[in-house]
Amino acid sequence: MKFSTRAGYGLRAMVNLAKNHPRRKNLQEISKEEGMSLKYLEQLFRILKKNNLVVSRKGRVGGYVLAKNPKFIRAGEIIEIMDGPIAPMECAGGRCDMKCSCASSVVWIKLRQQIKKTLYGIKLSELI
Amino acid sequence: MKFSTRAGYGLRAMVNLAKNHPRRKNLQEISKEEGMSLKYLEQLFRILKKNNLVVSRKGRVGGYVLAKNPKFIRAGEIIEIMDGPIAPMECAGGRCDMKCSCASSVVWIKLRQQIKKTLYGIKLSELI
DNA sequence: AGAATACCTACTAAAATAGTAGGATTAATA
DNA sequence: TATTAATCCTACTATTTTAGTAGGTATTCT
Repeated sequence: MKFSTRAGYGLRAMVNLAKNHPRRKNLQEISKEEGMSLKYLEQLFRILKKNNLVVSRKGRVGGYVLAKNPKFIRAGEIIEIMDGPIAPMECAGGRCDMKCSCASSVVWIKLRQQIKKTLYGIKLSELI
Repeated sequence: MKFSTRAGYGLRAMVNLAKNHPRRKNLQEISKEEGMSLKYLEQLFRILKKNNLVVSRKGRVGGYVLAKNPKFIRAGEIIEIMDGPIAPMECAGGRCDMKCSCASSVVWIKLRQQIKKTLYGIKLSELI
């Protein structure tokens, strides 16, 4: 059981931005500070932007800012965006194609609730 | 974020055995009932046996039984055995090789605790 | 002796992951 | 206007993980 490193990097980058909020910051800086490849960061931020977590500015003094105050961004949002929906098992995602009433699906459904509760219970502002 | 299907199958197989406890049951029956390949089940049970969750008997009337009463087997045990240790991110497993004090690791460490708590809070006997 | 069972090793096809590469676009500044 | 520094975009690729399959051996009851 693992979350992708993409989710890890995404979260770290967002925390980094949050520390700087509400000033703009460019990816080269983040890249240096966090020790991640610039090219890879660009990809990650495309995703973050597409999902309205950050706002960008192009050109010479370009860069990124958080789209909202870090008080209103939850760790869960970031992680689900980077990693896909939280669903520890197929059946927990909604439908279980078993004919039998599969007793073990209880485990996955309960677990999913707990993970979401935990992850959406953490604000970005708490991580600064 | 997903657990492997191996963990899912393992759990289902264990629930199946638990329903039968303390009688012995062979893999062909389980295979039919749960709709999983016999050959694959054999592999899974090798792992379960190696980790002392089940006890086997060879030969004509062979089969498997739970090694303990289902009251004393936790969903978490089975899942960690089939899927590897619960560690949603590298850094949550113990060591984080970041020089900086990585603020986001808090998330993974807290999450790990919650997942373990949830999964070890469920007894096999509750799933029958 | 035969049949049914667990046990073991090795292989493989497909999917997901974690990036890299090379360029196009935009906007401030010299 | 030319340069430069930033975001933006598409495509590719090597590696790893996953989810099984295949074929055979060992054991034990009848």
